Amino acid sequence: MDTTSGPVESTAPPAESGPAALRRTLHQRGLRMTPQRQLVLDAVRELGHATPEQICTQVQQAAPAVNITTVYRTLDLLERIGLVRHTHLGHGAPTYSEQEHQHVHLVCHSCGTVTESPTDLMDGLAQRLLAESDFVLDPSHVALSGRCRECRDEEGASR
Amino acid sequence: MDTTSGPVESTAPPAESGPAALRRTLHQRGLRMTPQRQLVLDAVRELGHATPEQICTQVQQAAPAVNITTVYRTLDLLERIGLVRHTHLGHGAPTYSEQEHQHVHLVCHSCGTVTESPTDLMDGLAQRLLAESDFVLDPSHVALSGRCRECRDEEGASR
DNA sequence: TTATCTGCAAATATTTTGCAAGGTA
DNA sequence: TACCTTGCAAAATATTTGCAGATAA
Repeated sequence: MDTTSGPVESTAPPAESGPAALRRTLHQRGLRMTPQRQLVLDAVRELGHATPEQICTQVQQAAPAVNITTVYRTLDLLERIGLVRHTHLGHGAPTYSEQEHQHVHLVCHSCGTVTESPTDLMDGLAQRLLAESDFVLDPSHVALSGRCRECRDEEGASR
Repeated sequence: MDTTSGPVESTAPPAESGPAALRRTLHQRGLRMTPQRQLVLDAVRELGHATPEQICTQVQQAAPAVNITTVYRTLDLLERIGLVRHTHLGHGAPTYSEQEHQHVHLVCHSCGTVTESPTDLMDGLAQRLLAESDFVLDPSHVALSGRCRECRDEEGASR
């Protein structure tokens, strides 16, 4: 990790989005604006939730020469400066999305479908955790796992 | 996956544990008892939560020739027959534990510490998910992510 | 005896690192 | 110009697969 080390503080991103905003956010920290960084950020926004691999594919449609290494490094950097975040949906690679894209993920471990729910679903739990365990919950970082209705119905029928 | 495919039903394991119980459970499904399978199951029980790598290391203390491949295949099989389960604690490899070992995992994404809490912590959430989304929550399959008190205090002090 | 299992090697997949060339400010 | 970034190749990690020989039943 060479380009990403050093005192890069993680503060709140600017309210606007777009090329100028990204440039400013980068410059504030002594980082440079590059086409690759804009493309990766655009891809994250367009794809919603995507693995580094998927993001790379998307970016390469506009700029085929961009290397997956750059995608990894850029996602890392964008996360550190607070523009994107990653979520573990269970198996497989983490997925990246916009920082603002906050909600609870429900993953069916039968069919793999990912559903999104508002984060206030976790409010009660978050309060309990804070009170009982002094633990500040990040409700959107990991997915909740279980079984969706479709899979439950199927299983119920076949048993 | 050759030894593990086929119609292996996932029913409840027997109440007792031990070599005889494992043998019986395997034979019920036309599978064979082997020293490796017992060793892997023992390691899972001894280690509590462990990655395939850690389990392999543990097994190899008793039987150095056991290959990591066998550990992966065996964990897969033991999971399919309901004796072990795996949990995603966030980054890194999944960890395996006994099926009975059910609780909610709280992972601090600053320091990585894993805390365990009783699953009834999630009861309210589980009910809401069932009512609102027809989603049957598996409270122990994925960890909850957040920040533990120690890390919050440190961060608060440095800011 | 026979089908299941295992160990080994190799293939995949994912992510990281070193480094020289290229690009931004 | 200075040094941040990128692309490429290679390394490091994690997991899976093919297959021949070993083994349980």
